[in-house]
Amino acid sequence: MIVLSVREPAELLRQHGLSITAQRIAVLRAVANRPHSTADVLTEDVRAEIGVVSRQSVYSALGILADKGVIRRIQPAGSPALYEDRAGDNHHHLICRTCGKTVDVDCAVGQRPCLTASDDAGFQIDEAEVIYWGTCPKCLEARTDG
Amino acid sequence: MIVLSVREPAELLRQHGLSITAQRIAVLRAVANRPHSTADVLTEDVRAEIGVVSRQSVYSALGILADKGVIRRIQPAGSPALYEDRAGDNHHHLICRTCGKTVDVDCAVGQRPCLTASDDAGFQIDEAEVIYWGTCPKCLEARTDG
DNA sequence: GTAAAATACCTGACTGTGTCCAAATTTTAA
DNA sequence: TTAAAATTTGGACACAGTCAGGTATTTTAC
Repeated sequence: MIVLSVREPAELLRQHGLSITAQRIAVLRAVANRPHSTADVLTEDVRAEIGVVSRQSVYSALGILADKGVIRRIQPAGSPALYEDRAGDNHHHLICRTCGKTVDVDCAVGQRPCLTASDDAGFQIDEAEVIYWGTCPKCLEARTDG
Repeated sequence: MIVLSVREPAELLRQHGLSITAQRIAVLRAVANRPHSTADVLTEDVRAEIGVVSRQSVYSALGILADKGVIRRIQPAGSPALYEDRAGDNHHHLICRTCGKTVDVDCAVGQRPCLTASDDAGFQIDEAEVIYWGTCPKCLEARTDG
């Protein structure tokens, strides 16, 4: 099992005013090792690292980390929530309709982009969530083979 | 109860090769009368119109209508699926984080836009789903009042 | 218009994500 | 070290949506 050093997970937690617990550190590591994973998958990874953890602890850690902006949660249609450690840069996602493969895409417009709708209807917009749906190279190939 | 004539719902069904049933017609009318509604809300509306309908029939009708492109389904994070009759023009949405109010936004770029990611990673993109998150005028006002 | 075939509908049980609660444990501050 | 605060735990629960079958309706062919 590969464990990347996530710029000192404990340090990250402290910076955000969160208590440092083995569970949270393991969750941070799991998200960093396998971005775009579901809570269930991450729970397995966490268990592989620290042995035992409750489902609720993982949900709670993911929830509070997402709230604090340490990680990001995305909820694509027809899929449970996915978590990734790349947060705060408002990047977007490309999802394969066939296999669910998810990859990051930088925003086409610039650094903090996409926050302008053609007509904002008086809303104060704070985030533009963009998901590109399509078919990944592998599934395209499989289709032409069939 | 206001019932708009939805360009002859029966005609719409026929055009898409679907059997014409009272349930489907009522579902189409409900979606047209109250866009951005959940399946539950639409089920109530359908019952108000034709008396009795099963949950599954509404789900099934919504599913097949969305598949055929007659209506559109959106699944915002933290909300059950919403349905709208404006389909096929790839418009986007503006959602209030506080009250959930959802409004349509035309795409800033043009007619069939947004299908270009900065790096498509070899994917064949068929849809760009854009959700602008923010606070609606009413909730902004309520906040400054408090 | 009628009968056969195809399609859709209904009842009821079930699954998968995610949340709520009170008790026990761990972390933090003094 | 000790007490207060925060976190974790286990179990039950809620919600949206799906599956399977038998029955009723619609469509098609005559």
